[in-house]
Amino acid sequence: MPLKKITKDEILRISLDVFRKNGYHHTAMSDLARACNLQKGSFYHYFDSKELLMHAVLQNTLDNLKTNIFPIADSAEPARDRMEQLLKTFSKMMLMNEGGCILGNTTMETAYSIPEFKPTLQAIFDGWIASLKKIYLGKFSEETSQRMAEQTVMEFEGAVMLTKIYGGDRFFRDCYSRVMSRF
Amino acid sequence: MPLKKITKDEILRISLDVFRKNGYHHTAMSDLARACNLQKGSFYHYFDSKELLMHAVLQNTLDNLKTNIFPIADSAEPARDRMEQLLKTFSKMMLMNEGGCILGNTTMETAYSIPEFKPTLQAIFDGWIASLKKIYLGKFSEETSQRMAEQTVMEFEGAVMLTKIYGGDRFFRDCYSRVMSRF
DNA sequence: GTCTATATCAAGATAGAC
DNA sequence: GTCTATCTTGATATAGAC
Repeated sequence: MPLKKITKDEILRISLDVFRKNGYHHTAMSDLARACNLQKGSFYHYFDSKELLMHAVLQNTLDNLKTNIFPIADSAEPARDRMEQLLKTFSKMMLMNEGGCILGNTTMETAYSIPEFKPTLQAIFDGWIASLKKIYLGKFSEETSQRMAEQTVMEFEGAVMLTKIYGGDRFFRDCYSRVMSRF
Repeated sequence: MPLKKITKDEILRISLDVFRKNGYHHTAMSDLARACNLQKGSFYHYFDSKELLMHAVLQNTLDNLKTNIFPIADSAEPARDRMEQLLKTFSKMMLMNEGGCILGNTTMETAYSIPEFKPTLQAIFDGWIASLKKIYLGKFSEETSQRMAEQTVMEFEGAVMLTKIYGGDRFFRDCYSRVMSRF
């Protein structure tokens, strides 16, 4: 009876965890293979290079957000409820994980020196900001909503950073409270 | 006539630039040596390892902040003037540079996976937050000042991140305006 | 599809001449 | 203090057996 074959999707999910904790350059293909219970040589059967794998991880993250998180902004519920749901699901999926945030970490580590990941990273920021803006637009002007959406993104990614240094979850709670106090 | 000998301080200044642009792991000792117009072997005359060099870079950054930036919060000027001066000098020295912010970049890249730099990184965050808090305390309560100081740090580091993706300087200007509007 | 073995190269670091 | 040369390790990636 053969062991269950690993799938590309499982590899993407596991690799996301490893990249988020260790960063892109500090993660070796052997680290990723070990996390998947594969030999290094076997791992290349699924992804031809580390760069292509990371690109797939980021693209997969964007797809998941487009499917499961961003549409929350378009639901028929009141703005306050949509914002609460968006912040909570986004935080759980993207921000409040061991090692921080794949989006923030990868942006800080590679955006300047390695341009390859930038389009996908930007697409994630675009979608996040656009979703927040849609909800703010229920109560605020076009201009104000855009600024508030950007401010919310900046604050939450800053919270990821401070949490890496100080631990706990109070930075996230404070960001959440400040946003919700607007509704 | 021999060429001017390079000093440890010059190496620290140049290495800061290289680390900020390329990150810690993606920077090779040969990159640092080349930036200093030295051969790789010569470079080890000054610093015995990459980790010790990075530690010295961060410690040097902390020393510069303690000497030149943080004391702005203690001056006799009105709170609004102190805040303006602190934000402007801090932004110029730390945030608005090619490659972003050595503090934010290094925190995101290494805080989880490499604990060695954390104490110095935390000391920088501590000093930055404490300085902002001192100024807020002129107008706000203890509790509120602490939260506002943390929020300001989060927003500005978030601005560094968004600037890496979108370019320009409007994220910094928006953060600046939001803080100054409190005075 | 997974394994072992290996090729290739780059990076951290050292040795010793000048 | 700077250089060239070299050691050693670890990382990306490939080859070929099973």
